[in-house]
Amino acid sequence: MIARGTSPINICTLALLRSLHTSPPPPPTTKAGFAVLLRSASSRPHLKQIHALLLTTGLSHKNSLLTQLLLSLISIPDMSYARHLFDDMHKPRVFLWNTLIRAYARTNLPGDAIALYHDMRRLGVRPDSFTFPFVLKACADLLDVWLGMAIHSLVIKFRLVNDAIVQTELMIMYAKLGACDSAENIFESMSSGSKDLVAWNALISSFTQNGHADKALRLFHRMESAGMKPDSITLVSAISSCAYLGCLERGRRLHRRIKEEMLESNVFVDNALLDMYAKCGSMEEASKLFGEMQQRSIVSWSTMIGGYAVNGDSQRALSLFSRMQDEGVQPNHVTNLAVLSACSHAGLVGEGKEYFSRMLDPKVEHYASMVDLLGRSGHLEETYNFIKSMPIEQDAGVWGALLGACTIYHDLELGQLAADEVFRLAPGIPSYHVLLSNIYAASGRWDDVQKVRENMRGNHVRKVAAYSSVELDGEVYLFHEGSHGQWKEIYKKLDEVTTVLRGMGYEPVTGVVLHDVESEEKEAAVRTHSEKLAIAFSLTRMKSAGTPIRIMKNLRVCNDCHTFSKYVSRALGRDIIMRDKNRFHHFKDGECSCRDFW
DNA sequence: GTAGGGTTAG
Repeated sequence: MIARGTSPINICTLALLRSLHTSPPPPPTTKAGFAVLLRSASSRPHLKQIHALLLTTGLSHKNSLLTQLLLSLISIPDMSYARHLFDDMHKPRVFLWNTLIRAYARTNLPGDAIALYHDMRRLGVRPDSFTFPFVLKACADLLDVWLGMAIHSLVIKFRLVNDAIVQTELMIMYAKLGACDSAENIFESMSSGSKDLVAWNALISSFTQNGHADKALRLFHRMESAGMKPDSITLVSAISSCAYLGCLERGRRLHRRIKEEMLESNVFVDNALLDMYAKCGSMEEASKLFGEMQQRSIVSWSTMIGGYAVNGDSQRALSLFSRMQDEGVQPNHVTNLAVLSACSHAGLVGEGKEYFSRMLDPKVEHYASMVDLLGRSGHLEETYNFIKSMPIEQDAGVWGALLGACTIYHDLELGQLAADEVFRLAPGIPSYHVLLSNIYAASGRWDDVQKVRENMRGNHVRKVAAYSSVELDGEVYLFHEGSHGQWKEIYKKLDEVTTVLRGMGYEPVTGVVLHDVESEEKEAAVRTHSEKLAIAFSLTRMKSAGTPIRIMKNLRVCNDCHTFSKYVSRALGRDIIMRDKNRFHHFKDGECSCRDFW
């Protein structure tokens, strides 16, 4: 009698044990008999017994049976036993070497994959076209650019450099190692016969995933001009690029084309579209699509919840989360981050604590999110104690969240402490240096501000240049801080608008700009911040008041630009939707959706 | 008997 709840594997094992020990027929003695047995085996003990049996029958010299056993072990996967078996085999052929290298590369043991490749070479086994895709994947996972280049030279040496799959894998490796130019060069060197859809997709997605969304979209366009029809994977990359750039118009056009031209679509494409709408500040369109979707995954739910959170609609975020649970969908760690983010952006401390306490296995990023939530609410002492009581090791993100809170609440002492920890763990992140500098500046400690700057110079940490962008008629316009002689029209508009706003009570913030983590503390710089230029530009070009002005900013919006935008929305009756590094600001009738809490 | 491309956060 088999107990209720026994898994199929156990049933299998029990059946085998019964056949081995309690009842005839006897164990197989032929190759065919073992093959049958192997096909039904699916657990380590089971396979181990078969191995032992094989050794007693004298059939173990049959490499084909051992190969099948090895393949079964890899599929479990039980790499250490597989390796043990492999080491006992007599002169394994290249197929088996490849299979084992692949298994290591796939089970997140890239170092072992490379080591095995070297073993194979030492024994004089010649690699074939199947070997290198696995080895190259391992190089990419090791993030070892020198090793990658060395393997590339071997690809050339073994005359496999014209193999389309090897070339594709080389592109992916170089892109992952941060050498998108090399990836592009490989693509350009491929023969037109080799440039199939997968090769195009590999380069497009490499650009997308490595922050070159504009190049990805250009390549996508080139691909279509070359007569290739995009499939769902191409579309995911193209839509994600629109999301990254905040190109709502282009994203919408792709969505329309998918419907009208019946392009290949699936839940991945829909999720990418949801994300695109969320990242372009249009939760109305995201919500419409979400309602129409035939199939939803946890990514769909997480994207929507996170989208509402960053767009400042915490109520919808949390009610969607509760609906998700009602439908029996289990949250993952990204969903949980989205939920905490919703609480954080709305200052819902009690709710955040409640959700956090119910999370299974919170990770360091969930702790960082809690630090952000507690810290923003001003309970700095409690926040510090929370960090100290963490059962897992803190990372720079955790201390960085505390540093951010100290900047808001002018806590110099705790801020310095947090900064020390941040710089110990991650010395090279510019925004944290700027935060510390801002704390000092707020206290008038200009000597310390100077020291932070020197420290940055000494460590070759450079501030990220601020910019804003606007999409108009499918074109993206970039604006950088400061003076641009060629933008006369924009400056004229800016002066005109500022005069109107001043008449309504707007006063530029000329002192220390507390939330401004990236700009110089100078009035002139504040006056020509990139977001103001982008707004002025939009006002000159977009005459219809019915369409909101959409601005994307790579860093956080400063206090003065935030106030400025609120005034514009009221004085000129223009809605402004601004995405900054952390969240969205929807300005309407003189108010912001973030309720000045960001 | 083995091979290449995709979504949420960070």
